[in-house]
This record gives sequence, C-alpha cells and structure tokens, in this order.
Amino acid sequence: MEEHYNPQEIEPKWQFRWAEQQLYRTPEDDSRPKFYCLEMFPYPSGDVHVGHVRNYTIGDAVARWHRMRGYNVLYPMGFDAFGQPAEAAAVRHNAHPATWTYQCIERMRGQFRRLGNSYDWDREVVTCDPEYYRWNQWLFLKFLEQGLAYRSHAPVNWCPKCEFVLSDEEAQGGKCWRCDGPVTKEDREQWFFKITDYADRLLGDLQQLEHWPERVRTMQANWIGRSDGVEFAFDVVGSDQKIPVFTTRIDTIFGVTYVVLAPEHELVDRLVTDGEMRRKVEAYRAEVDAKTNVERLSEEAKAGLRLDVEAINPANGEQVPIFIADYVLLGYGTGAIMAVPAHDQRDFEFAHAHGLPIRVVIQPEGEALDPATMDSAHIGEGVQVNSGQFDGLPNTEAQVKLAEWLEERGVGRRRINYRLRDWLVSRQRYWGTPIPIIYCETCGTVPVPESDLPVVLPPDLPYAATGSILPQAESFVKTACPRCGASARRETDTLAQWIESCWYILRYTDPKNNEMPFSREAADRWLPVDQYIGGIEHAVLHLLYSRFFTKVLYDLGLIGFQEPFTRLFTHGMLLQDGAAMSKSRGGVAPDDIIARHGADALRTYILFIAPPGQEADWQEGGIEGISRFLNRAWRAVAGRADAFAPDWRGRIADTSDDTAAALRRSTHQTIRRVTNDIERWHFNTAVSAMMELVNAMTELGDRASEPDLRLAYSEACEHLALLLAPFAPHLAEELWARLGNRESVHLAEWPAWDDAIAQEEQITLVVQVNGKLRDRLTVAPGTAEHDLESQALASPRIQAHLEGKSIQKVIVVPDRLVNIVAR
RNA sequence: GCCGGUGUGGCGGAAUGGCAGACGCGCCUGACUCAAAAUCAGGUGGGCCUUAGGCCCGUGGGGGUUCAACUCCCUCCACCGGCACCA
Repeated sequence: MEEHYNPQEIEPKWQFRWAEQQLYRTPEDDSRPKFYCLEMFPYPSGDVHVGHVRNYTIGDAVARWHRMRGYNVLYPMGFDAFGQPAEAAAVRHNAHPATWTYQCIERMRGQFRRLGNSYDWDREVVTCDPEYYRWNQWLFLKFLEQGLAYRSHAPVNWCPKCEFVLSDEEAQGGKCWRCDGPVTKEDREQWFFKITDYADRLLGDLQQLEHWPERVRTMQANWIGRSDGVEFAFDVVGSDQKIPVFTTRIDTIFGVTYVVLAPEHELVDRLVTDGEMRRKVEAYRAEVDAKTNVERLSEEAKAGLRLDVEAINPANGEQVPIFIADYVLLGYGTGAIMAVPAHDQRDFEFAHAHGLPIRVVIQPEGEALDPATMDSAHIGEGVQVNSGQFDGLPNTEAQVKLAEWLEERGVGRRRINYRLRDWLVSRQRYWGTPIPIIYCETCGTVPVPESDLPVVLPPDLPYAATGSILPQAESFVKTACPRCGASARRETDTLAQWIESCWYILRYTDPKNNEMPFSREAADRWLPVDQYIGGIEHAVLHLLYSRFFTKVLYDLGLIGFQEPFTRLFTHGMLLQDGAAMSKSRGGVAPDDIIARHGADALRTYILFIAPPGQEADWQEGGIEGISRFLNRAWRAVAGRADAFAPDWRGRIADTSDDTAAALRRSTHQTIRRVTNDIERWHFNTAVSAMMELVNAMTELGDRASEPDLRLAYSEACEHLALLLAPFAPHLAEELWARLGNRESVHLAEWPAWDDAIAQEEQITLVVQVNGKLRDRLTVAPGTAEHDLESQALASPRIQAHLEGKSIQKVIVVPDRLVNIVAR
C-alpha cells in the first residue's frame, strides 16, 4: 500500500474521462436555476502565464461550486482572436496572423485542459472565424440602419508607433493603451458608433449594478462625465458671428472678463480677417501642435493669444476681449468658454499671466474678496454681488434664476453635457472584421447586402509589420456596387476588436446558429451573465462598450435585458518580486508548475495565496506547502482506505466516543467554514479550513481504523473529497472514486453541515480586568450570564487583580468574555 | 492636485467592536536514517523578571469614541492604482 499521490498520473486520466463523458456539457432544457459564469476571454498571444491563470482558476472554482449547489451552469470559453494584440503577437513571431492565431488557440486549449478547467468546449467562440465575424458585420449593418454607425471627418487619436487610430477610451491620458507611447491627433475620415446617444442611460443604469465594484462604477461615471449647465452665445462686435459657450457656473456670468476659444476652433478663421492677425494665429497654432500634452500641462503660465475682436456679454452688454488658448479643448462642450477669473482657477491663472481684470461676483459669507489680494479663485458658494438684479441672492439660487432669465430672453438654454465622445471603431489593420461597406461613384456609401455576408478577409495576403495590407489587395478592394452593378471599391478599414467582445457573451448561448447571431430565446434564458470575472484594466473600455451594445440590442428587440453583467469581480494582479509576472522576466510558466506539482497544486495555491481581489506575490515555497497539503489529504483518505466504512451514514448516529465526536465536530465546522468562505469569496481561508481538517485526520494516525473512530473518520473522508472538488478537482475525483463512488464528485451535491454536531462542547471564556486578559475559564456553551459572572469573580487570579479595587461594572458577553471594570 | 485602494511577525496572510497573528512559508529542536531527502512530533511577535509561572509593549504615526478598537470617527505619513486644464 505504498501508493502515493501522483498528480502526473491522475490529472490526465480524469481530464480524459471528463472529456469522454462530456461531463461539463451544459444541458439546455433543465429545470434547475441557471448560473452563467464567465471569465473575460483571452486573446491568443501564445504567452499564457501564471498571472492569467488566476482569472481562470477563480472562475472554475465558482462554476464548480455552483454546479454542486444545484445550478445549471453555463461556463464557456473562447478566444478574442481578432485585433491588434493578436496581430502584434503574430508579427512579433514572424508569422501570418491566421496561422499564428490558430496555433496559439490550439496550444491554449491544451493548457486549459491541463489546468482542469470545466469549460463546455462545445460552445467555444473564436472571433476571427468567418462564422463569427459574419454576425459582427450583420450587427454593424443594424447599427447603420439605426443611424448609430456613421462616417466622419474629424481629428482622431493616432499612435505613430502602432500606426493605428485609437478610440478616446484607448487613448486615455494621451497614451496608447497597447504600447504606452504618446498619442497625436490626425485628421481622418473614420467610422464611429454613436455611443453618446446612450450616455445618459449608461450613466443612469450604473446605479442598478449593485454587485459591481464601486471603483469600476466610479471610473465609468467619471468617464461619461455628465455635467448640467447652460449654453448661450456671445455676439461678436462688428460681426454677425456668435460664439456659443457652455458653463456649469451661470451664476458667475457677470464676472466674465474675457472669452476663450480652442485654438483649432473653426470660428477663429471667420473672426480673424486681418492678414497680420491671421499669421499670428497660424504661428500660435503651430506652436500648440508641436507641444505634447505633458508639456502643455507642465507649463508655468497658461499660454494664449489675444485676437483683435471683442465679444458682448449678453448678461450686461459689456465688451470683453477674445483669446485663443490651449487650455480650452475643442472636443468638449462648444470648444469655447466664458472666462471668470475670480471664480475659476484656470481662468484666474490665465488672467494673471495676461494682465486681465478679475471681477468678484460671489462673496463668501463673512469674508470680503478683493481681486487685488486674492491668490486663488473662489470656487465655493456665496452671495451674488456685481450681478445686477441678482445681487444678494445665494449663488445656488442665482444659478436657477439666471438660467431661467437667459431662457426667457431666448439667449441661452439649459443643457447637459458629457465628456464621453463617440466611439471610433475603424482600424487601419488587416487582422479584424472587414467593415461591410462598398463605395460606389454613383451610389455613394452602400452597405453590403445581408445575403452577401460574410465579407471574408482575404486569407492569402503577406503579413506586414505595420499598417494595413488590405488596401493593396486588389482582389478584395475591387468589387461591384450592389445597387448599380458598376465597379466599386470596398472599405478597407476593419473593426476594432472590442466589437467582437461586446457580444461574444451572447454567442455562447447559441454558438452554432447560422440564421442569426443568437436566438433571443437562448439569450434571454442565460443572460445577463451572473458572474463576470476579469482584470481591472477593462473597467472603462470593454465593460462600457459591452454595456452600450447590450442597450442597443435591447432597443433593436434582439434581447430582453439592458445590462449584460449582474456581478462583476475584478481580481488583483499576481506579482513576482513586486512586478507583474511575465515570461520575459523569468516568470514561471503554468506548464512547468503543472509538470512539477500538478494542476491541483497550482490552482489551490493561487486560491490560497491571498483574497482574490488583492494583489498577490508568487512564492515558490508556497506552492510546495500546498503540494504537501494535497499529499497529506491523499494519505489521509487514499492511504487509509482500510478505515473507510461505506455504510457510515446509517450507523454514525450511535457514535459516543469523545475523539470521534471531536472529529465529527471538525468535519462539520469545516463544511460550514468552507461554505461560508466560498460564499464571500475568501478562498484562501477556505483552503486553511480544509488544512485544519486534514491535520485533525492525520493526528489520529492508525487509530482511524479503530471501531470507535471508523465511522467518524469515514464521514471526514467523504466530506473532504467533496469540499476539495472546486479547488483540486482531480484529486477530489480520485479520492471520491476510491471511496467507492461510481458517479463523478462534480455531479455530487455540496455537503450540508449540522450545527448541533459542529457545536463546541466546551468554550474558553476570556476574563478581563479593565480590558486586559487575566484568566481563561472553560465553560459549557450557553452558560447563563450570571453564572459566567460569578465564576469569573471566583477565579483566584482575578481576585488577585481586584485586590484593593472596587468593582464598577461587569460586562458579560455570553460564550465570549467577561470584562470586570474596577478602580 | 482630485478620486480610490493598501499598510498586522522574517514572509504570504487570519480575525460579526470581544483571546491579535488562524492557516501556510521560512527558521529552530527532536524522531526515523550510515547519511540525506521525504515524512512525523514539538517550538517560533518583541522585551523583561525572582522563568512550574508572570508582567509590559505590539496591527504605519498622532488624537478621539467605547468597559473593550486591526476593526468605528478625525488627522497626518508612506506605498500602489486611476484620472488630470472637461468649463
């Protein structure tokens, strides 16, 4: 009986059997409640490392646990195979994106199998498959019909290193989301999705997402950036031009001392007619262009140029100078502002730099602001002054009154403004969904008819390290106009890969449908996703886009729900020596660890290392500890098969032995702890609890086979196998089988505990004097308060500490402690 | 600058306002062994004393609430992450 725990043998064995039995196939018609568990799918980079494994291990444990809890679980996997990350990985390895991608997918499938993840592979989705992107194109056409997809000539974010346009979300902070390099502006004609039409719903519905991390909701809310204000226009002296501005501080309108336009604002060209002035404007624009964002922000004084025209403040008829300055952004609001240096810090700094007047129109209570001595703008509340008929009003009130006043006079209107801008979806890349559009000389922009889908990416092109090769592919570009039949040209931009990942969650519910992207019936049955698991880096990008898509699909009547993800979990990064783990840094590869310690050890260690939401530091010694634990579990169950009594359940009630009772107590306490810990996602303490049970079992040694203990020991063995199932599925399965079970442990029911058995017989009661621990008493649980008090007071140790003091108060917490307050 | 997170032994980390440090790593001692590995048993926050025992200190710093604070409140510090001229 010198058989020992050998993960290299049992893991492949069970993986093979699970696949053979289709154990993880999702039944479609099933009366059990559904649970859709999903991890953000990976892009096939070819470099799977341990950091990623954390994501998949958490998901698998959650999926397995829900199955055992009686849910019909949908737990699929697929590959985000299109797009720049996948293409870049291919190019880096000097391969055609298609060849490379499918090779990687094959490798990763093997890796997932070796990890023991319980995916339903029958539902696999690969986004670069024409059968998938066909529906991506179909959905694009639906967006087009709805007026939600449009082409526009506009300055767009451009990453010179990737030779690639970026959406605003991808260019956060002026840095490319892939290469981290600086982003510039380029003028180009591109396809956009009208996500701004959904800004209000995307913001408002965040409130429903109570099971999302607060910070993700905050990040999205900030990104959408709603602000309520007033839009009105300044007349220009000696011209019929008007300068529209947006402000959230209409209460400060009487404090305007100048107006600023963004340097690129198209109005500037109409306002400036004089040749000399024009040259200055051009020079200034060139200067601004040359500076990076960082340079602009780090400048001491705010730069700007005064134009030779003036504007009229509609509130008081005053004439004020007009500037262009780069602190005003073209893309936000109207691209022009009213400047109130007394009450806006940026305007204050600009006014100082350019010697402009500062006029206080809001006086804070109990203070008299003097423009000559102010060293910063007064942003806060106060009472209106220098504001005509509004003087004396609290500014919060004036805000309403002034808005009404301007609206009545037809000068302005209340408006809600968003920071969110439309979503740029064109990519100048080969490896993506071809946009199903044809340009015809006579008919213009013509959508490809649905019956002609998919527009297939030409497979036999030579790959290129940079830029797109599609425009050079004549066989692809040259086509006939679907309307008039004349020769025409295909769109050569492809779609951002975010689009495929907006609805893959739906395709999983109906992956083989060739009539539709998915059936509404399947979608409504499974969605929303009950548990979504992924990295925080997608807090704005993927999660915002998916939410937008879901709302559009709802409006199209394709689905019956408006939010895709009920619960979101963002796990922490797995670090090595304080930095993100990666192969290039000599990080450990999952396959190496599996070869050395087994997948179960890897999984259990990842769950044990820290609470999953936190960052965690990989330590080689840690996994050895887990290996040891699994070994001990093996020896405790498989190594003592002689002690196991299959019929323990029927006979155990008669057990009266103290040691047996103690073991039973441990078993039931462990079931309780593991269950509660998994429920609150504290997998690390769940593993600790199982370790304690195994330690208790091991301590018994050979006594396990004694008649008095056998039954309790059998109960412990059986439950240990069940509790291990979500963490170490192969070991659990092997032990379960050795205990004589024919059916998989993963089809078994999660065990229940009995509070009466788990109940401690004796409780250690802490006795404190003035809050300091002075003695411990052993009492029965549920001992009455007054008994606890008198026992505590009777203790000789306590007596000693009470010497010369008088008791003020005695606090008794039943089953916990007695605290005697004495002076 | 703004917003969020984190701060506990040598290390990863535990603790519904009620015994701080569960569990694991590492380390120390012992058993087994010719020896080592593996395994098993015991110990392991710091300081102090008259050392069967006992006392004091201790959860980033300071203050507060409370009989009682890692936990709640205020304030400061450090590190990590996000946003950053958004009118």
